[in-house]
Amino acid sequence: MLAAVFQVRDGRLHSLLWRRAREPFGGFWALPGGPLSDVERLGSSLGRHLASKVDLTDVAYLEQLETRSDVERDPRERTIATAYIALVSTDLNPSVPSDTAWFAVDELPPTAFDHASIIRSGRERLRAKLTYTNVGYALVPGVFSIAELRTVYEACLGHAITSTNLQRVLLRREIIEPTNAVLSPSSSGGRPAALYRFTDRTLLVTDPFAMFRPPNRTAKMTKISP
Amino acid sequence: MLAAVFQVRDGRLHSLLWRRAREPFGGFWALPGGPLSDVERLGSSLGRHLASKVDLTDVAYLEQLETRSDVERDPRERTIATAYIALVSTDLNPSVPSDTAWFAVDELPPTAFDHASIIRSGRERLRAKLTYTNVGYALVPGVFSIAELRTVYEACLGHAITSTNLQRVLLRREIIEPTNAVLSPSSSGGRPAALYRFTDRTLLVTDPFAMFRPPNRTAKMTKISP
DNA sequence: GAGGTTTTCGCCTATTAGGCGAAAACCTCT
DNA sequence: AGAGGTTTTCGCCTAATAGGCGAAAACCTC
Repeated sequence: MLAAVFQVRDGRLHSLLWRRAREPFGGFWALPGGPLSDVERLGSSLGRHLASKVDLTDVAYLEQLETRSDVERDPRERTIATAYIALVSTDLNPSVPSDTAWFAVDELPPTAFDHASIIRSGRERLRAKLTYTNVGYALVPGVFSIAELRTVYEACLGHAITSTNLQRVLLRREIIEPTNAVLSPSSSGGRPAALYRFTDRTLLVTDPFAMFRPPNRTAKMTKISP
Repeated sequence: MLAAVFQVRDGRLHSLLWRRAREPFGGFWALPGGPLSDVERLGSSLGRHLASKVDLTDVAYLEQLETRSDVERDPRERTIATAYIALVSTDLNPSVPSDTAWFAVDELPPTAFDHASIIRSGRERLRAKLTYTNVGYALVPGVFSIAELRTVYEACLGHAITSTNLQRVLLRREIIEPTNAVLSPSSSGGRPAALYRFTDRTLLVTDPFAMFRPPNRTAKMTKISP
């Protein structure tokens, strides 16, 4: 039971890690998580371990990533770990235990087991889902400017995008919608930014390709079954 | 350790099931699989169980799907099952044990545990991957006509598609390429079909959306890290 | 009010998907 | 051999979506 907890901080994608006290990998940094008890279901076990590192109400999205047999541990003992992805909005700053800290995903410290690899895998999943779903809602506050949204998308995707195009595409897909509020123009000078919100804060996917769609249908979002 | 083994037979998507002898769910149909032994890795355990139902050399593609805590079993005992997807080409007819049979995925018999739900989930995954990867290679023989490919895609996607469009899109993406052979025109009368092959028989993904791509890049297939 | 900054909008182009009908290349039957 | 039927393939057009770029809008400070 492991979770890669992602949050965009200062324009870069970060992941939450805690420093292991005990062997194996004492002193290395590991993903939040822990063993599954004998009578527990997957979800409740993850929640229990996650809650010991970060406030669960700060986690806006949770998704199962993959299950691995841990290879670097004691070879006599087989260990299975199921990894999840958890997303935290930029406007939160959860208080975390003293042995726990945020690290930028492209400057990870030495990690225990294959946890660095799990983070890479989770990041790829996040990157893909940002482009064909509305998961973005879990990474930004309820209302936000296009500029804010852009830095979040850029941090996750790892390359520059234009706010013009981001706004157009997301509006056309009806993933975001304008509010009539604007950002109080107190800050840095410049035209006050309009504020937007996500149309729906549950996971929706756009049909990934128009290709092979049944005839007479135009691309729309569809609800995903959990 | 479970596997949803998919094959297109007679133009319909089928899944391999075996009839459970013992309780719980005695007499119900279940996915191939079995318990993980104490010292085993995930992959080898799956291979071992799968081999007892179908020749492993017939499985052209294998991918992890999801892990669930089995809810319908004895509640005192926690059971974790990791499900995989396995794909078999249409030109094969593996011999299977007498307690094992193929069922069309939309006419499943009463299944043990949540196995019907796993098949649905696997089918969704297959459907999605057909549209943005080249997994199709695992479902058809080495060379094939566009008409053959079309029936396979239609069976998996669950709706009609035109061979014209299928051919164009797959050629443009360089997922398939023409061979200079044509189908021996022995069969039903009509122009002999040209034979095609998949350009690459390892998993490649097309960038799911042009959207948010870094500038100056045109959509290309990229290798997926396993 | 001038000059600077940031956001927003409009117009154009590029790329990819989809429809449809004509032509090509085979068959069988007379 | 030719007529008629069948299936595949190709060309041409339209539709939908993504991307670039510059002008205009709406604020700031000086």
